[in-house]
Amino acid sequence: MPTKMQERPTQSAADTATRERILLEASRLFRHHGYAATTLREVADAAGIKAGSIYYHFESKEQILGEVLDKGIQAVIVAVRERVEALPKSATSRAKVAAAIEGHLWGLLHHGDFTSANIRIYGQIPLTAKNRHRKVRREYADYWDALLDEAMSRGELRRDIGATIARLFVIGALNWTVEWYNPQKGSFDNFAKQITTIVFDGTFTRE
Amino acid sequence: MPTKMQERPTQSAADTATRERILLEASRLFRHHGYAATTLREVADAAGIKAGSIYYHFESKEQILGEVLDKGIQAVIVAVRERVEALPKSATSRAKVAAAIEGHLWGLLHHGDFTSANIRIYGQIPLTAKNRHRKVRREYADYWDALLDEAMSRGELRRDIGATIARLFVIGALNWTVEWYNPQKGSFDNFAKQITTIVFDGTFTRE
DNA sequence: GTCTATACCTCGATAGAC
DNA sequence: GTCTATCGAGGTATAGAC
Repeated sequence: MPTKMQERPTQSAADTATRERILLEASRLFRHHGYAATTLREVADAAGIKAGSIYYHFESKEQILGEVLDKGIQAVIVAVRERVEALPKSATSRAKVAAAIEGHLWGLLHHGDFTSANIRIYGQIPLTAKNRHRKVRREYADYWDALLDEAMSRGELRRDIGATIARLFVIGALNWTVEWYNPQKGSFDNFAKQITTIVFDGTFTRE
Repeated sequence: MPTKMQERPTQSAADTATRERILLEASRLFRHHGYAATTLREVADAAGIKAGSIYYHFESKEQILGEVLDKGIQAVIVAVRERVEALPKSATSRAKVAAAIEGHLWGLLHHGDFTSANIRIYGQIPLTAKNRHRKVRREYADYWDALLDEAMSRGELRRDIGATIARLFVIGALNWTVEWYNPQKGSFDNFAKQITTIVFDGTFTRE
């Protein structure tokens, strides 16, 4: 899916490449230094152009931020829906949530800087940018709530904890993996499997 | 415990009050806008003084950052040690880890901006500041590793997940609660209890 | 499309009056 | 101990040549 092209109907491949490179480097710098601390001079430098040239592709720094955030959350949403919807409707909640966990982790950990930047800087960006992304975040949370509510009503989710607290805890824990996941220490599949085990059954043997 | 007083042997109460107010407001602003995005003019404004006056109390912006980070992590470390060391050495690992979880959450959630700022901005601060805090963070991680290694050797920790991955997942999940914990939705004790249940036994009923 | 040059602003930090 | 005033550096964004 191409990014919004408003004015130019015929955009050359080179244009798009530069535009994407700017977004890629911006996400990397936002992730590691924060939004405000990242200068457009740094972004331009990393993308191999001069600062002024950025404004041919973007209207402002905040527009770059907006597209970086979009790419991050869309990567996760797409990966989750894909896996959950591949299951038959009759699948157990355990299977559906396992698919959602694997999708969430995959989306997070395979679009590195876009997703990590999203998680790290969301609490710190200008209010105008936040408001623009509140809706899609709310929808994603609702999607999880529906999954967990179903699990609850089927008696698969423990009844001594709330569905909301479970959702917040689980998504939070998954999100934080971007801070410590190391792909060199074992395969992604094994990683996702261990995380799923912890989420479902905990870390301790039952008393 | 008073903060470091280097030059002045007799520091008035008013001095200390202003100094603390600067740190308090700085932590709040760092948390919500990030370190780089927060200006000393904003901090001074919030503390009820003028920007130039900050330099009577601190040498630089980075020194303020250092003290904010210190306060955050120390609050957590003290709360955890207190609770764990109050238990008899013979206590089960489950009891010890439960105490550590409650302490970690307590430290996090009752020193609001200092701990939240620490968690949020640590990945984005200048390298010099990071290096100064790496040691104490490492020591805290080692403390948890020792707790979990003991649990593993006693057969209380599940053997199909690694102790390191368990530690990273659990601490990460706990840290993220600062982003969503709402003290108006139930007591802290009940909250800590639910989190502990999830960490120990998971969110789903066993198959 | 990318460049150079630069306008205008705000930053952290300092100097010296009070 | 806090103020006012200000320095030099570096920020986003713009204008116009190429």
